[in-house]
Amino acid sequence: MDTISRKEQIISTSAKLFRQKGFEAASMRDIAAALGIEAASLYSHIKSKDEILETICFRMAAELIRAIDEVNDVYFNAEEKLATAIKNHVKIVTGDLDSSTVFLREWRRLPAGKLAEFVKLRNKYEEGFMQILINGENENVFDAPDKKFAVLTILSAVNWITEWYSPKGNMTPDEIAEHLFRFITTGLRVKATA
Amino acid sequence: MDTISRKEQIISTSAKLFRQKGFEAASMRDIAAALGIEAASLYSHIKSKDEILETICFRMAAELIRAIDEVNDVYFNAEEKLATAIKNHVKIVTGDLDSSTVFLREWRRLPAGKLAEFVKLRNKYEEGFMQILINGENENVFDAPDKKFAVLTILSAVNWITEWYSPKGNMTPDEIAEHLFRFITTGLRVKATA
DNA sequence: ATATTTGCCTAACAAACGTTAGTAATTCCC
DNA sequence: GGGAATTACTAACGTTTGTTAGGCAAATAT
Repeated sequence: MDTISRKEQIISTSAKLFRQKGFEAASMRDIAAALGIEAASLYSHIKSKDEILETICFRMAAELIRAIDEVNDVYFNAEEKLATAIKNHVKIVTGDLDSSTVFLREWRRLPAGKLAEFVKLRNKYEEGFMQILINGENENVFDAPDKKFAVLTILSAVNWITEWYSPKGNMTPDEIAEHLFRFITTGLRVKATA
Repeated sequence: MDTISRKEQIISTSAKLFRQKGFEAASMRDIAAALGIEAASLYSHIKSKDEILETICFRMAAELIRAIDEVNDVYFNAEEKLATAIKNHVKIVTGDLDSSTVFLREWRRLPAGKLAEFVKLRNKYEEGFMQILINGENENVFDAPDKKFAVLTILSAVNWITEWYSPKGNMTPDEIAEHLFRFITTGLRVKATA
C-alpha cells in the first residue's frame, strides 16, 4: 500500500516546504519534523539539502522537455502544437504544484555547477516553444515581430498559474489551458475602431 | 555631491544583493561588506533586516499604485489606458530593476503582519488593471471571457521582464511596452483558416 | 540461525546568522 | 567653542544552520 519510498517522501515533503517557506527558510529540521523523524535521519536517504533541490528541479525540467519534444515530433500543425504544448505544460504544473513552484521559483539556489546545467535545460525548453513559433510563421498562422520575446511572454503566462492555481478552484487544468491558448493567440482582441 | 543618504545606500545595496542571492542568502555582513563597513554599523541607520525588505517592497507598491490610479483618473479610453498602464509599469520596473525584482520575488519573506498589508496593496494594483478591462468591455473594445484571469496573465507578462531585461539590451523600455501591448491586445494573431 | 543491511536515534560540531552593548571619532548646530 | 547627534567601530550574545559520528533495534537475506 505504502509503496512510495522514504526518499520520495522526503522529496515531496521538501517540495511542499520549499514552496511554502522558500529553500533556505525551510530547514532540514522542518522537513524532518514534517515526516516525524529527526533531521539527522534524513541523511540515511539523501546526501545533502542541495541534492533535494536538484532532484526536484531536474525532474521537472526533464518532464517538461520530454513533453515539448513529443509535441514537436508529432506532426500537428503549429496551432495544434501550441495548443498541445500549453495543455501539457498546464497539466504537468498543476499535477505537482509544489515541485513546479520550486522548479520555477527556487532554482536560483542550486549550487553553481548544477545551476549552469539547469539553465541549459531551461533554454532547451524555451527552444521547443521557439520551434513552434517558427513553424507557425512558416505556415503563415502566427505573426510575432520578436519571437524570443514572444516565447518568454508565453512562458511567463503559463508559469504564472503556480501563483494562483488551486486544485479546489473552479477551473480544471484543461480549461485553464484553453483560456491560456485563447489569450496567447488572440489577446484581448481589440476590435477595429469602426 | 553625495547627496544620497547612507540609509538609501543601504537600501539600494540590499536590493541589489537580495536580487542576486535572495533575501535570506544575502546576509547583513554581505550588505555591510558591499558598503565597506561592518555589519553592526548598519544598525545606526536601520532597525532590522526585515525593515529593509519592507521599505523596498512597499515603496515599489506605492509607486505602481500611484501610476495606475493616475491612469484611471485621467480620461483616456480603455485602449489608451491599457497602453499607458503598461508603459508606466515597464518604466517603473526597468527604472529600478533591483528593487522591482525584490518586490516581485522576495515579498513572500515579509514578516507576517506586513505581508498581509502588502498583499492588499498588490490586490489594489490588480484592481486597477481590472478596472481598465471593465472599461474596455463597456466600450466594446476588449473581450475577455474571464477578466480576473486576464488581469493575472497580463501582469505575469509585464512582470516577467525582470527576468531578462538588461539596460544594455537592444530594446528600450518604451519599445518593450509597445511589444507587450501588442501581444496583450492581439496575441500571436492566428489567421482565420482560409 | 546467523549475518547484513536499513532506518532511525542521540549528541555534537563548526560555521553563520541577526542583533545588542558600549565606545570612540567626526560632524552639525547655536 | 561646547553640546549633541551622527556614524562608525570592536566584541560578543544566543540561535539556528547543515552535517557527521557512532550506536542500536528491526527487517531482510543467506
